[in-house]
Amino acid sequence: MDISKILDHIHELPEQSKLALQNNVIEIAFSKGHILLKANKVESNIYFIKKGLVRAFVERDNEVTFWFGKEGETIISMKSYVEDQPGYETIELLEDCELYELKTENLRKLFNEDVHIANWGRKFAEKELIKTEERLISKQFKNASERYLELMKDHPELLQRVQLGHIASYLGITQVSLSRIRAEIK
Amino acid sequence: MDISKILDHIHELPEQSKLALQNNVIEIAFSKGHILLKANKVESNIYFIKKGLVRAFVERDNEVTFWFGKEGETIISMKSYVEDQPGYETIELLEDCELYELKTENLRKLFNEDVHIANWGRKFAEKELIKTEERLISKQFKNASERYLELMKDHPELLQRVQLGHIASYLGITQVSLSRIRAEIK
DNA sequence: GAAAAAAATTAACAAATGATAAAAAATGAA
DNA sequence: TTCATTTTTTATCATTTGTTAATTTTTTTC
Repeated sequence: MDISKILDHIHELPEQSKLALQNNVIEIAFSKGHILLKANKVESNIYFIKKGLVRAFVERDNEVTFWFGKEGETIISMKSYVEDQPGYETIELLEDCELYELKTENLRKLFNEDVHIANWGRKFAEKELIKTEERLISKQFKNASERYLELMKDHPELLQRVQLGHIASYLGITQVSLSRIRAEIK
Repeated sequence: MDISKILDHIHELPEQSKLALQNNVIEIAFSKGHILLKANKVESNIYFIKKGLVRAFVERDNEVTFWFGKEGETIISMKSYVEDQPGYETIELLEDCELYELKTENLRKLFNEDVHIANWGRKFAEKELIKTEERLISKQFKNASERYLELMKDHPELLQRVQLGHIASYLGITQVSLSRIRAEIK
């Protein structure tokens, strides 16, 4: 998905504002397994995924995957982006990826100069917020197998592209539990 | 907490922009038990809490409380605010409340006219997003008693002001489980 | 302050999920 | 293709959380 389409998909932008954003973006590619972004560091870029698949995870005793990003989505360390503080997430590429890179510093400048871009940034955060809130509520309402069925319904392609251990952790259960659930459904 | 302080607390605003917002706000009061906002309706206002305490819950077989709002916080049906669609949450007043009311429509106009207000709205969404993301991760990492201890540490006053059934549901467990956890801790 | 109502706790048992280990299946490298 | 490695499944047992019902405590109302 090319940058123009990605930007518009987040929220419609006047041509001039879109160009201002595009002028600050460079293309960049990494291969599967690359760690794009390390936990506990302030990250100074954000990325848009042109092609490929990544995951965000937090590490303690075990790794907990809490987000998958695919074509058209935005890779961002929220803590860095919002509060200029080290983030908790590590981003790992699950496939070879082509990305667009944008310096947070430049984006901030544009936020202050251009009301359309400021509102575009607002819309981005708002939409992410709704997605996160819905996941939180789903977690509170549904048991593991309901959450699995929901994921299968909403993002069936993830199951083809991501190994089950990461899916299990995303659902908040162990891989063994997920295997059990899959066996029961068949 | 008065409106000027609430607005600044979300994100600093130039005096003129702050006044523009304040001019669109009216004061309003309701008593404990009042339902401020009904699920499955498009809500056309947002509210800032001057004084009091509210909860947001979703209803299926049971009620699931997923948010508490107190002095200085913002009451908002995200689905209405962001997508103009009926929200999933009902807002109930847990104490007598004094609120500031702001029409979403007027706020949208200000977003388009004033870059400072647009960025203020962006910051609001971004900060809410971080809070929600942290809760989601906490839910994925921690068991019920760890989440209870975390809540006691971060928001001890809630335990004084909110009945335990609502706390339990916020933590994603039954009231009976919460009682058991409290008994174990002592 | 007594009675009624609501909220919180406790107990006993059921169900869901976790932990560990072993086996089977799938994937990748030589 | 074959061997080694990684991923997934299965089985067993432990732990956590849920369900229901009874009891105690707290709050509200008259």
